[in-house]
Amino acid sequence: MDVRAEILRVATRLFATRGFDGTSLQSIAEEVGIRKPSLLYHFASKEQLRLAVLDELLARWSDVLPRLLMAAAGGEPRFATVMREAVGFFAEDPDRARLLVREILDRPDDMRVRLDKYVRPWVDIVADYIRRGQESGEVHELVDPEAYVLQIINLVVSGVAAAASLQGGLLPADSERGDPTQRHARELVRIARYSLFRAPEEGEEARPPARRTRSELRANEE
Amino acid sequence: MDVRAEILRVATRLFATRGFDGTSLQSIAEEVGIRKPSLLYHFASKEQLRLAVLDELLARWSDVLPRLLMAAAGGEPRFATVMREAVGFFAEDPDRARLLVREILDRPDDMRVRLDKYVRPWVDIVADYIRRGQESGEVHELVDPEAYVLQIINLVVSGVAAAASLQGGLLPADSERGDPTQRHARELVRIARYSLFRAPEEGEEARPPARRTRSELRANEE
DNA sequence: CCTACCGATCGGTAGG
DNA sequence: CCTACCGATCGGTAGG
Repeated sequence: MDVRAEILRVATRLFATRGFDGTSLQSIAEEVGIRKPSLLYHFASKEQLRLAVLDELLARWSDVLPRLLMAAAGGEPRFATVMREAVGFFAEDPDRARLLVREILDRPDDMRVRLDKYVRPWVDIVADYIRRGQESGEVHELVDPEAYVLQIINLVVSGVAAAASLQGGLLPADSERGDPTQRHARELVRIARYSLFRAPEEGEEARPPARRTRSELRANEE
Repeated sequence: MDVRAEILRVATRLFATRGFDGTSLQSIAEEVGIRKPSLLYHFASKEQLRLAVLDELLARWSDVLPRLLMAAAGGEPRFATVMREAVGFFAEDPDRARLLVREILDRPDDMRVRLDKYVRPWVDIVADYIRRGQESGEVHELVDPEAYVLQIINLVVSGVAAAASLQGGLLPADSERGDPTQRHARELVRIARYSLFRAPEEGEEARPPARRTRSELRANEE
């Protein structure tokens, strides 16, 4: 039906999986079910397609990020929830994370401009909340607010990208701690929290996103 | 003189910068100062060249990692030093980090096997030290040892890769906190430490690492 | 380590 | 949205 949208969908997946240079227009057209020149009717060049894919990605990020980061103003009690949402945003469609990482590697100059425009303002806002937390004593004094936020974003995006590619390969299955993806996500949230707050509320971040059993909690507390 | 080594050097840099698919044998040969068929005399195919580049990378990693991780057994007092060395290993030649990240994205199946062989044993060793730290009360109970180590490795490698590409673009210069690279490195070490130890020794990681770190690195290379 | 050359595939265009 | 086709470049080979 909507061929243009379908092209974008397929291109996003292939760019994320094989990279921009590793993906031919031919292979995209094939999967969409059209010929290459037809694809070039919708997008004037491969470069235009790349930009369209990236724009769509960052547009969604821009929808979600503000709400997410504002919620971070809730301080410690809201923290784990916000973090889990952030991880969820990327984990739900890991191509986003893989594409972001690839673009940073492949087109650093383009990406620096984009990140400066889309991400930086929100980094500053969260950094201010952190500074306020430092004044109130809730947050560790030695936290470097901007650097902290960027490190955590990096941790989330790169973590999801790597996990998507490796499919949690390095973490052995552990019946007590849940599947590898859950373990990674949980530990990520815990690291972010313990490195920020002076007195993190114990046990909170051990809760899996959806359902959770007593035995899982107990396993974590051992 | 040693053409083969020169090819490897150039290829490593170009693969890291433009990616494997984005780098032609022609462009490598040009920079080395030979013709393409001459390059193919040293490496039978582009794929062979890729494997050789990767082998060299992981061989050095294997030299450094063990010593590094064993030092982690020193507990909290040794922690910041070990972390700074790890960051230094990648920061000193960011192509290593960029190449690793690229390979994980481009050849996840190959990399899973390699990481399982080269990295996993050391992850297990450090995880055991962490568990001992948990028993002694030095380390937070809720740390998931394996997941923690993998997240920190991810943080170091991805952080250096991103910083190398973006050239610290998102962090503004701040005369009080030092240059962006230093700020990132310092905050990274702080995050790793505060999320691990129950009572991190305040102030330690705030020390400007300029001269100290470099001389430590040099001492390591001997 | 070179010149000369190969088939395959690339992104893109002409023209309908 | 298609068929037909373009020049450029790709990885790789023959032969010296």
